[in-house]
Amino acid sequence: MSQGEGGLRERKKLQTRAALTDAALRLALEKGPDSVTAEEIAEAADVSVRTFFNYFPHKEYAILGRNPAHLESALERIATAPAEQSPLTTMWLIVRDVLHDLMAEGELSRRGELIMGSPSLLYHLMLSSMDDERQLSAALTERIGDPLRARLIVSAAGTACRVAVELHKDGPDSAPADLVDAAFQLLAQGLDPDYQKGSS
Amino acid sequence: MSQGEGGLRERKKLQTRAALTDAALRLALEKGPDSVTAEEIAEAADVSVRTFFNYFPHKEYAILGRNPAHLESALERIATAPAEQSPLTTMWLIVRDVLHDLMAEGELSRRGELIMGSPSLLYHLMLSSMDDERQLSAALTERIGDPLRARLIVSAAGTACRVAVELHKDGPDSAPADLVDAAFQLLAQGLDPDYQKGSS
DNA sequence: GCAGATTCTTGCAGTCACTGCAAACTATTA
DNA sequence: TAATAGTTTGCAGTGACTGCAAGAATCTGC
Repeated sequence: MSQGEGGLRERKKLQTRAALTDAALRLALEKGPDSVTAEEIAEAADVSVRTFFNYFPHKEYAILGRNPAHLESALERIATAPAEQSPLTTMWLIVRDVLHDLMAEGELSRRGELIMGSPSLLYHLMLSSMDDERQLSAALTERIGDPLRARLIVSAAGTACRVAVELHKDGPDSAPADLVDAAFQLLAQGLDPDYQKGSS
Repeated sequence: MSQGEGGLRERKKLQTRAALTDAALRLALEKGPDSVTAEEIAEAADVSVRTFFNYFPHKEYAILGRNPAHLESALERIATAPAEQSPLTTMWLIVRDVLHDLMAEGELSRRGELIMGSPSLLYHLMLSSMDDERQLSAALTERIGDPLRARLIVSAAGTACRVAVELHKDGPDSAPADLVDAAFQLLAQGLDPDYQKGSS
């Protein structure tokens, strides 16, 4: 019979993955994300470079250390949201919780700054976000029917987060969470009440 | 006295750049964007590989062959838009014209499909778009004052385009231009009239 | 039209990311 | 414990990209 989750093999894999993401984040913070080499990360985690690339398709994925649980729980929540809850509200609740988790781990500041400061990290984050978006959009379309609106809501939610973090970085007057709130408000109520009134 | 724009040197540089982007696009279409090598592109344009990398920071930039004029004209238009024109309308007019130009060049289909089909191209495009976004947001903030709203409008406009193209790719029932129109409508009027009414 | 300053191109050597393959190793299962 | 299936590793190779210094072109003032 298969041991599935509990087996030694499974545990070792998790350990190795954790060791790699930890080492990757630590080294990236120490030396700057673009000057860490895959070799250093592998060495710090005490595995071969080849093994490192068995775990991650790109060096950047290790530094991003994305938590696959986030996407899964988001999909779950979209599917099981109460009928009376409007779709953007669902997205907002999801975003709020993810944000909350990240803050709790103290990661938003450290990792967030790291990511925003490095084009290659940003690029890979967006790469994986766009993949997520596709899945989230599909789930939301399932609920509300309108594919365009579903896709826009999901993408706009992502945009709201990004804009909030960028804005917070530019002038840290307000907390990211407040900025995200405000952004969602704007998206919900409309970005422009006078749209096309002024077009020739 | 400097010859500036008209000199032979300047003309040759433009020629070389054009030869490189042309070769890059042609080869990418022929063999798929991920299997073209920098060496092939350089050879087709009859320059050394080293020279290729003097012109473009990444292989992908040559394939994208972005037109810097588009950004400049957009910035210009934001700055000089009539006072009675609402900001999202301005963005919509800009997007519509860029789209129109691309269609006219017959590039939207060829290059657009190429880009959408290749993760690495897509992300290089987004990376450069994010740079544009920053500049466009700054210009729009200048006009309307509210940085959050300006940033959201610019980012959302970009999102609208991307979503429209993706959706068009999924099921080409409707023209990209119509999808963009619909997306802007939704963004203008609000993605979700019932926002937060259903939150516990 | 020419010498000298400026700018481009090029080859070369080197670093690093990433891949496929096959051998060695280790957990799992019967 | 023996067979099996999954994991790790070294190795060799491809390709992106960079810095450097030499050579070739263009441009400038005269």
